[in-house]
Amino acid sequence: MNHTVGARQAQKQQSRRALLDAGLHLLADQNLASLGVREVTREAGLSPAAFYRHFPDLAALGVALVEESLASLHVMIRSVLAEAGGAEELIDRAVDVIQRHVREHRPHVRFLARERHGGVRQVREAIDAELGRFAAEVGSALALQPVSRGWSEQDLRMLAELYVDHMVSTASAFLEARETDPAREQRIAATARLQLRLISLGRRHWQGS
Amino acid sequence: MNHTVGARQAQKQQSRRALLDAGLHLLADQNLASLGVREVTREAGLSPAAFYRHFPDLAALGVALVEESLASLHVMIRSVLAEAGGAEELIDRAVDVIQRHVREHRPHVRFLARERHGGVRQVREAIDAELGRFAAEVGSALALQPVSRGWSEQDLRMLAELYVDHMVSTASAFLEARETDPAREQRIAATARLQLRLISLGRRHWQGS
DNA sequence: TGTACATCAGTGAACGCGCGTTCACTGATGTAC
DNA sequence: TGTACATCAGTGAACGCGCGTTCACTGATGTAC
Repeated sequence: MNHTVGARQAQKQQSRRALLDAGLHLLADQNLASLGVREVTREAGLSPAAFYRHFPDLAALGVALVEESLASLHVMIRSVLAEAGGAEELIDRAVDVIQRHVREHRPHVRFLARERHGGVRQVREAIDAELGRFAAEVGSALALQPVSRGWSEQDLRMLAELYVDHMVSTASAFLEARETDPAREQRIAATARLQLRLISLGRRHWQGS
Repeated sequence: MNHTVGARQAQKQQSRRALLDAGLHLLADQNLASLGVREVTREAGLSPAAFYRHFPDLAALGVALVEESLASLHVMIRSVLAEAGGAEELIDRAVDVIQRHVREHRPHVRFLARERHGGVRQVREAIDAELGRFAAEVGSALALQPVSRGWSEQDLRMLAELYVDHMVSTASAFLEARETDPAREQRIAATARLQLRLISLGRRHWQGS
């Protein structure tokens, strides 16, 4: 119950950070399942045994990375949902925010894309659960908009999931684009905007299910 | 240039098949990047050295699996595109076909989902290239439908990509559902149908970009 | 403030193990005559 | 059809290597008095 952060605590935090950063860096080119304890500690500048002072195994490090990655994603989504304005501006803003997020948190986004269907169950489930919570949050935000008058719970939920899935697809596309052909980014952004516009149209003409 | 398949050729094919099946089976629980040569040959009932008579390394086996997986997916997509009927019937049929495909080719679908953003570049690129070709094919099919009169190339392409991305998301959801909670399948199918209906609505009211 | 003891993050050596890859080989299948 | 030679998929042993994990330890930091 000691909340003061002494020199010891601070140093431990620093080592933990070094392990997380080393992991994130190495996961740019491989899966969590093929990552090694020695590999991570080597990159972090620690002895292999030091790893066990922080995590019981690599899956635990993975779960910690999921939490980090989704925290920043959460902030991003909130900032889009909080916006006011016409449909067009909202769409432009949303795509911009996704693009910027991928640029600024590339390692985290890549980690999520890679491990969402990866070989480590614990991590997969953590990501899926959190994306589900995002969809719920998006659903609540949608419910407040005038366009959604008369929409059932189910309809709101399916629209929210459509938006979240679209966001994930778009983020993945941005990720791949920057690695293979940076010029493709603008084309992807344009496509995403058109798609959101079409969904927005469908939404305006929706009669309920 | 000898096209006759002697006993020797037949046996070699059988071993190759055994390696591919062993790989696919093992990839249910792990990534390609963490798969081992010895692991695969053990599962296939061959000596470790035998592997090298068929593939230079595991990435090559992965690429072979991509080709297989996408071939069956291609057949599926064509069967949906070839259908005639009203929008509602097409939607029901498309979701049914996806659901059945995931049931019948679970290992292949899981492999694609897992390796699409996985740690093996060769495999990642093979999958992405093929999904791009699918989008092109879907685009051509959409162009023939009366609803698409007056649509630009770019608009058709973005709609095709939206459909392909939606198919991928839906297939992933089915995959996860069967593993954690089989009853969820029906909910996912219902959601997918609603989403396609909404997209279809947006499509009918599209004015061009 | 000073001292004596407790804590615990990080170390370095050690272990046994399974890995990828190579090699010379075997023996069934294929082929030339 | 029979025979002698060629091919080559699959074998089993061998290699050196890096792995995950454990252990008793060290020494800086923290704490009680």
